[in-house]
Amino acid sequence: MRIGELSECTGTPRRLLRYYEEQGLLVADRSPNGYRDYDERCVDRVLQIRGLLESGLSTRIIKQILPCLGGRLIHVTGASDETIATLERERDRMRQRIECLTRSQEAISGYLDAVLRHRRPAAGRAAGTIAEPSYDLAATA
Amino acid sequence: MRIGELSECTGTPRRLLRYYEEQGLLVADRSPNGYRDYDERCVDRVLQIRGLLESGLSTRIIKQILPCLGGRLIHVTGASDETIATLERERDRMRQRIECLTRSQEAISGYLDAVLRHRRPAAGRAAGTIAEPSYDLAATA
DNA sequence: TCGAACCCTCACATAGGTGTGAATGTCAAG
DNA sequence: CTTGACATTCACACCTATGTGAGGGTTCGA
Repeated sequence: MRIGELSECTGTPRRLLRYYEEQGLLVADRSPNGYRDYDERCVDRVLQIRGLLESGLSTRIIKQILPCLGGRLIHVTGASDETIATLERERDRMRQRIECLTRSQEAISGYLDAVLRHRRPAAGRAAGTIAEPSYDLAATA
Repeated sequence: MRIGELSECTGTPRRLLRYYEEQGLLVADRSPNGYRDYDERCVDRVLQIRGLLESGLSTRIIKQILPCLGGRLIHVTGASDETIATLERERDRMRQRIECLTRSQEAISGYLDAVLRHRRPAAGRAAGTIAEPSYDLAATA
């Protein structure tokens, strides 16, 4: 699989695939002519990378996370204390992100529900501004 | 509450508080001397903002999301079709992020568990590299 | 054999969030 | 009155992820 195909089937610009490689997130062998040759599993890996980047992780962190979880085998031995600490820290940060996103997502959903209920007043309700329950993002962090 | 206090109790550089204000994410009245005067609820709001930024949302999007969910009251009427579409789109993206983070977080947790189990071989297991179950990040997107 | 479509590397440009500092104003305490 | 802590605005600089294009090779079908 060459870069064009991978690009197309992951919706990722070639430029970025090369960039991810440069950052050590993605590995490709090379055909005799120098073209990158990607393995099937790269598709998922690229999607994973993009998802994590979207979610606010840096390439540096992603690089540290991916190799530990990359293949079918886990290299239990190859994990220094420091790596483990990083993973734990990052796992916790991910939890926080998940919480924050979940709360916000629920708040948005609640708001959208309210708006739609108001527009098609199937289950009637007063118009204009409604109070209570408060779709408040406040207590989130 | 002035900027210094808010900065300290949210762990956010003053610079950023001003930046958030400039981006329309945060509002402060001004004391007669021109100093910003923050309301208690700003603390939560700032934490919310930071959480969302951490999670990959841009200030532009956050600005669009916050006002709809900001106060105790919902302005059901003040939502254009376009705003609603944006909110729906953003809610979906948040869901995706949550899924991606959740999977990765679980994978990391699984990996860490395996490592710790290996280090303190309480429930014995062979050393070195273990196979199966695969703590594989692949199928994530 | 030519052109189109693909690949390569290199390199400069952009945008958003953040760091940092200059030049200045305000206020409380010595 | 001065000093020090805190505030203000303005502006340049940085990093990272990404866009974009130049200059040039490879492959393949017309």
